[in-house]
Amino acid sequence: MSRTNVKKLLTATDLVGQDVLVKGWVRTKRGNKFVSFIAVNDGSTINNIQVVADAEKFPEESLKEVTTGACIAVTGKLVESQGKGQTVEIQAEKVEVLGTADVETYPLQKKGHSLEFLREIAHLRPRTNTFGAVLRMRHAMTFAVHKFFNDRGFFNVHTPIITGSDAEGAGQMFRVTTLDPINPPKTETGEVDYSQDFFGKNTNLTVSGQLEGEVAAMALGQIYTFGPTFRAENSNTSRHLAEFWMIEPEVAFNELTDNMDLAEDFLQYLVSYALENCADDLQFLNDMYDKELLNRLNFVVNNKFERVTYTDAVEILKNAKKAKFEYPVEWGTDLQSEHERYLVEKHFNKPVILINYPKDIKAFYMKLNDDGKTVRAMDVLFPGIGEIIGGSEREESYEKLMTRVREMGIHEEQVWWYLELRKFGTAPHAGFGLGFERLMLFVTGMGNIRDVIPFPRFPKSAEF
RNA sequence: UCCUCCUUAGCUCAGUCGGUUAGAGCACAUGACUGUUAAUCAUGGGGUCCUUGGUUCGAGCCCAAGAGGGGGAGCCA
Repeated sequence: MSRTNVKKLLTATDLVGQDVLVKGWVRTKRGNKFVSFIAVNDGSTINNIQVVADAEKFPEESLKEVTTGACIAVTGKLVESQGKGQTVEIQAEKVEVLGTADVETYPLQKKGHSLEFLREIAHLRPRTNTFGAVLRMRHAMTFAVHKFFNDRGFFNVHTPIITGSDAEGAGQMFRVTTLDPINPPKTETGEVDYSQDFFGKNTNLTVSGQLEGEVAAMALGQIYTFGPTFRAENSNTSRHLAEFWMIEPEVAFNELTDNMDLAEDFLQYLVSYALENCADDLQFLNDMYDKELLNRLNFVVNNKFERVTYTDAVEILKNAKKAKFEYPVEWGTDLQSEHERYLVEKHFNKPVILINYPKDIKAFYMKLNDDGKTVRAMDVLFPGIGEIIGGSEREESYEKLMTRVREMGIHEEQVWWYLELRKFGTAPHAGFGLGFERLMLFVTGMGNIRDVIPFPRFPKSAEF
């Protein structure tokens, strides 16, 4: 007999009355001298199938190894449940223990685990309801990202993970080298001689696929990347990882407004997809962690984002007499977390897209506005998350871009190929980066980014 | 990296003013119960009070340093 997964058993009414085989892990066993109830989960859904084992066929001794965490295979008839709480259950004929789990040492119990504790057993936490829900939703969001772009004629581009440019200035990088760390080759001036390294130059893990993404957009028109990103920042927060996944669309001929439209459509699509396809998992997360989760997701889907210029936002914050800010608000400085939170959670009470930031606090490649002071940047701010998207219209003028490169001390020789895009058939274009785990935070209602990725990487932590 | 809080049973936590034998719930074991729903009830076993050093007649509790963790901030996605 072939295996039927729990999700199908719970929904396929045509299987009632038939013999079925289910394989999965025991969540709980309870009962009395006459009957045992075993809740089995195989990961196909957050819900368990109840296996009923009558003592006539299964004396207590025979079920001794059927403990929380054990892996079992059960054959029996799928029947309508006599008890309340489930519609169907399996009347067991045969229970085989595929893998035992010693009750004294198996760390997961029926209840009461903190997320902090589960982080220490990342190899077992996918077996919990919470992480099962999160990981199923992570898959659903991955799929939805590809579907959104594919349906709109975007092409997925694989940008390199090892890069030779550190020009983007997006943060500290992880060095990639095969040189002997104890005794590396040296130049005549005593510095490490990277010309003898594997790539013949100093290389690092990528901090962004954007520059290469622009190369592809200048040929394929509209592209997106979806890959791992690495930042060696010593960030210890619930919103940062050293290894995370980023989605970066880049579109030829798009201007700032098109960019905002795309970002807003994209986010609303992803949230709708979650609401439509992850109902059981979302309901669990809503009940267990965040009673406002479903309301918040529905709100984001059904309301336009507020679009405000940086200059107007500064005015709003300066006029916010009631709010006491730890840091002063001044035109020309970057907004602090408290300022962003005020705008999103107090003033507008909805997602906000901030645009036209001062050029001095943004990256060199952003398009200069006619005022000469601001650039066509855009940050999408979400409640509880802060910045979920950062993007801009790109500077397409070779002269203006070179001016910015020199002003900001960018290493020209490392990005010559990027600069040449403006020499040969330049075009207006725009794009943005979405932090995938930040999206996951929003859509699951989880509070810590380390709990929305299976194996988090952060300072002093690369176990598992 | 900075600020702040925390670290006591397998897990979650209480522990009064520094005082003699460190507690609870859950988990686990044993028993009871004819359909349970994070089953329930009874009984029982279970401790490097994070580590090191100090103060004290006496430290889970006070002091110092270190380690680990949470929350906030910076950096950003």
